[in-house]
Amino acid sequence: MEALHISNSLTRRKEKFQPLNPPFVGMYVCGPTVYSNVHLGNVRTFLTFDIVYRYLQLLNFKVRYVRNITDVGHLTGDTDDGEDKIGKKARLENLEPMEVVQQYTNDFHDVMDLFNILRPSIEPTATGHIVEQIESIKKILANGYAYEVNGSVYFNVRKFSEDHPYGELSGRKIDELMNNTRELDGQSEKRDPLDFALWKAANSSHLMQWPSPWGQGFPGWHLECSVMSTKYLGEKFDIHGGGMDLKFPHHECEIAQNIGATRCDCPVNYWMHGNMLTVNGRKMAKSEGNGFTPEELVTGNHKLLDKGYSPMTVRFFMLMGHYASTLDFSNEALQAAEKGLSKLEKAMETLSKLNPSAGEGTFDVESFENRCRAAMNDDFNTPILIATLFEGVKAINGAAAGLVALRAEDITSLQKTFQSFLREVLGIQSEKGSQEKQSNNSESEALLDLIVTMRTKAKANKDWATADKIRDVLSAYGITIQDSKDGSSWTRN
RNA sequence: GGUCCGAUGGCCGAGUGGCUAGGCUCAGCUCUGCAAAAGCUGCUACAGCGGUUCGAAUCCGCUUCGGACCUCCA
Repeated sequence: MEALHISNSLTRRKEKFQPLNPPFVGMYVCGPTVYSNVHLGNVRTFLTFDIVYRYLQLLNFKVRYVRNITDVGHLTGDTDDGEDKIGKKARLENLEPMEVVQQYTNDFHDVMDLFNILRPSIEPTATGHIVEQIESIKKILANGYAYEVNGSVYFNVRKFSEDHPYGELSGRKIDELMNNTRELDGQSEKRDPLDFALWKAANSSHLMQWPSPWGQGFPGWHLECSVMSTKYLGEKFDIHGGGMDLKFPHHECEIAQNIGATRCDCPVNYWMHGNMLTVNGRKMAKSEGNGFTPEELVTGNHKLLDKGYSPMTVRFFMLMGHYASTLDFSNEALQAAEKGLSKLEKAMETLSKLNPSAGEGTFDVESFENRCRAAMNDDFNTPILIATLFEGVKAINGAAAGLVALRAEDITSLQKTFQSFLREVLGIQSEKGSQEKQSNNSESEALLDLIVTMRTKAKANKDWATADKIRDVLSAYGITIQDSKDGSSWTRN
């Protein structure tokens, strides 16, 4: 595709991307609730929007990327007597709620760094925007779409739906929702089961609470995203993202609140939803007990893991599937990703050492670059991009084997394309570099060079026993010796 | 129960009316002292049954199976 197209959850169509205010793009993504460690499923969603962010930047858009931290403890259930998650954790671990928040925010950041997921432009917190949330509730009340009961304020969904469509994003019909709403205890304050809280009154034992015109309490879960996206991106902005599981009710409520507060007809132009990471066909979730932490993944210390996988292997694995499809986790798939990635990295190295050939080139690098771009333009299709990059790998290896001719400018151009698409867009870093920094120094390098030279001598003397012994011993230390016509070389695994 | 989505070769995964990705695995070959790497070749799939069409994995219908959401969830 010649221009970027995005699958819009709101219209259920693939649409040409047209920012409201080019070259500026506003993107809001629902971030984590920081009351526990993030698992791999969470990582997938943030990775999806990392790719969006990176690619928009490659297209020279000036992106303001806002991703929130939910640090208000929302209730564990939809009942008035439910305990809030952060408060619960704080009580159990005998910590201040904000200590819990800090701890898991730090963890979240560490995990994002581990997977090379870029920081957003603004990372606002719910607790930092209590004032704005209260102001927003006032507006919604003034517009007649909310009501107060005993110090709590609820959004009036039925009233709202009389004036505006409700349920467009998630494809719900308000009457169907009515029929399927389960009877829950403690909802007596709501006039209608579909209504949701904008502000909840808190009793004195509730740890996180703030004063408001309606008394002591805390904001409803959906409100912070409406308020913070409006504050930093405006009443109308380009892209809103999040996990598929947030579509309903969270995003539906967000839309209603935005419209309810600002009377803007359509707050977001493009809604994007990342699909779930599954394990044995089931959604990875804490409640299923099938989630891994990044640490378990890297060390392989989990009953579902055969071995550990590097962060870049995991990143690459996730990008081998399209963000809008479910992706099933398996050891086999991870291993395939590991090998594929290593092939790609090796080709990058080969490329840097390639001797240019004179005369005509036999690989169309311009078309290659265009196909990489076209893949991403088609709704960020990373699997197609990866498949295309492997065509480049084939050309590079072919050139090394003397079957493909690459001129000096072809090599430069290929390097540029790999740099742009593999490193900058897919965000795949070379893991070798970081390892070498830790375990390598000029001394060991000199020693290894010496050993390889000695082995070459042994080979020249047809002393295979010595040559093989050297290779075996080095192999045990994770160093691979490769022989070719031009001589021997060593690499760390 | 309601709403929606999916079912692709040994595995993972794109594609979505004709040209039938890619990675991994497996087998054979080339290269090599042997390996490794790389290259070449082979393995031709679209859940089932009907229908539309000159032509369908791709559109329509039904069936079977799986999943997500409907409650906090990325």
